[in-house]
Amino acid sequence: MNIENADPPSGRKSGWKQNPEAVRQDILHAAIAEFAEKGLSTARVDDIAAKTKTSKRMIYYYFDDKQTLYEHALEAAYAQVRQGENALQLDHLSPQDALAKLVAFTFDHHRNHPDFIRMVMIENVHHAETLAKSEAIQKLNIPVIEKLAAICTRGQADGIFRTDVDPTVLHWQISALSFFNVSNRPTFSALFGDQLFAEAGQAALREQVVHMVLASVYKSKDRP
Amino acid sequence: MNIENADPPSGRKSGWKQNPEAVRQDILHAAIAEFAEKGLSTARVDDIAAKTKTSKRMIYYYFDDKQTLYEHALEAAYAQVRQGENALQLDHLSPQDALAKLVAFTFDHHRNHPDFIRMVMIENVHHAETLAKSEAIQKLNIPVIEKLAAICTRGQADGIFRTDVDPTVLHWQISALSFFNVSNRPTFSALFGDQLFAEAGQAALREQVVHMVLASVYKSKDRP
DNA sequence: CCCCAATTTAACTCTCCAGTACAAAATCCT
DNA sequence: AGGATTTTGTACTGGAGAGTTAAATTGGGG
Repeated sequence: MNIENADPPSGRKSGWKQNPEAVRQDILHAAIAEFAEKGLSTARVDDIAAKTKTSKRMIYYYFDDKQTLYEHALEAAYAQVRQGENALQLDHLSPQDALAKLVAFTFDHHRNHPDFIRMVMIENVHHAETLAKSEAIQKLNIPVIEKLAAICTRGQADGIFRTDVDPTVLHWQISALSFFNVSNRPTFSALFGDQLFAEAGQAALREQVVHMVLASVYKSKDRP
Repeated sequence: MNIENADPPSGRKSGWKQNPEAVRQDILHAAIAEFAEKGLSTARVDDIAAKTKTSKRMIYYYFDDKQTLYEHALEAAYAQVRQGENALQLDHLSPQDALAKLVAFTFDHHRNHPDFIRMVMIENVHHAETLAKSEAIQKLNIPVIEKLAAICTRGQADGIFRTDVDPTVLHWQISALSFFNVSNRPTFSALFGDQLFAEAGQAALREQVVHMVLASVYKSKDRP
C-alpha cells in the first residue's frame, strides 16, 4: 500500500536504491504488529519477515538484532501515538472543557491503538529496561504533561480547580483508567463478561471516566 | 522455612514418602516468582528448579510441562490474593465506609502483591488464553463482585448511592486504578519520575483513588 | 527381609530460532 | 565499460532450553 515499484515519485532519499526509508517503515510496522501480538521473546523474526515485503536478511541489515529492532519498534509506536495526541487543540476551551475533552480523547485514543498499549504492557513486563534507555521516547512524553499543566494553571487561575492539583497525578489517573480499559480487557472479560467492552458499555465507561477525573480536580463547592 | 526434614509432625499426607504436597507448593512458589519476574516464555524451567528444594525432573513429575505448571501457578496466585480479600469484613460498616475501606484495601493489597499483578499482566499479554480455560479461577472471582453488589444495594437503600451504580463497573474502576499503579510503575516512573511511587506519593494516590471512586457512586447532592 | 510402587538423580536428545557466511545482483561513479 | 560499493537471497550454524530416558533410591506391606 505504501510503496509502488512503478515510478518512485519523490523517494530515493539517501542517494541510493529504492527508498530505504520505506523499507525501514515497512519492517517497523510489521515488527510492531508482531511484538504487540506476541511479546518480545515469543515474537519470531521469521514471522516479522513474513509480514514484510522484504526478507529476514534485510531486517538484520537495517536493524542489527532482535533487541535493536524492538527498541526502534517501541520508539515508533510511541512516536505515532503521541503525535496523534499533539494534534489536539485545547487552548480555546475553558479549563473544564479542555480537561474533559482531553480525557475523552485519551480514552478513545488508547482504545484505537491497542498495539501501542500492548507494547507498553510488554515493556512493563520487562521492567521498562528498553524504555529507560531511550531518551527519544522520554522527550516524546514531555508535551503530555505540559498540556495538563497548562490546563491546571488556567483552572486554578479561574478559581475552579483545587490549588493542589498535580499534572503528573492527573496524567496518572487518566492513563490508569484509559490504559487498563485496553490492557486488561482479556482477563477482565474472561472473568466478568464482555458487556463493558461492547459499544454501549464503552460509551458509559468513557462518561464515567471523564466525570471521575473532573470531580477529582474541582473544589468541592464547585462540583456540578 | 516451610518444611523441616526433622520430625515431620503431621505431614506425609498421601500415605507416601516425604510430603509431596509440600514439594508441589515449593515448586509453585518458585514458579510464581519466576513467571512473574520474566513472563511465560522468558521464564526458564531450569531457573525455577534452581529456586526449588527439588529438581527440574521433579517439576515435570508433578506438572507435565511448562504450560501446565504455568496454569497451576496462575491459579495459585489468584487463590492466594483473593483469599486475602475475602478476609475483609465490611458488613458492620455504612455503605460509604465499606466502599472506602474496600477501595483503600484493594489499593494496598495490589501494591503488596506485585507478583500477582505481574501474573495477570502476563496473562493479558497472552490474551488470557489460560485464564479463560480455568473454571477454578473464574469461581474465585465471584465473591469480589458479590461484595460490591451488597454494598451497592445497601447504599441505594440508604438513598445515598446513585440508582444506576453497577458493581461490575465499580470493580472495573477500583481495579483500573489499583492495578495500573503496580503494573505500569516501570514505564511511568521511567518517563515521569518515581516520586508518585515513594511512600508519600502512594499515600496521596490512595486518598485520591478512594475519593474518586466514592464520588462516582454518590448522588450529586449528597457529595461531601 | 524382600518386592513393588512411588520418587529422585544425572545425563542426554532434539527442536527451534536468532544470527551469519557467502556469494549473487543491483546500483553508482568515472 | 568496469570497478567499487551497497543491497539481497540462500543455506547454514550454534546454542539454548524444553522435555526425556533410564537407572538408582526409598519406604511400606507382606
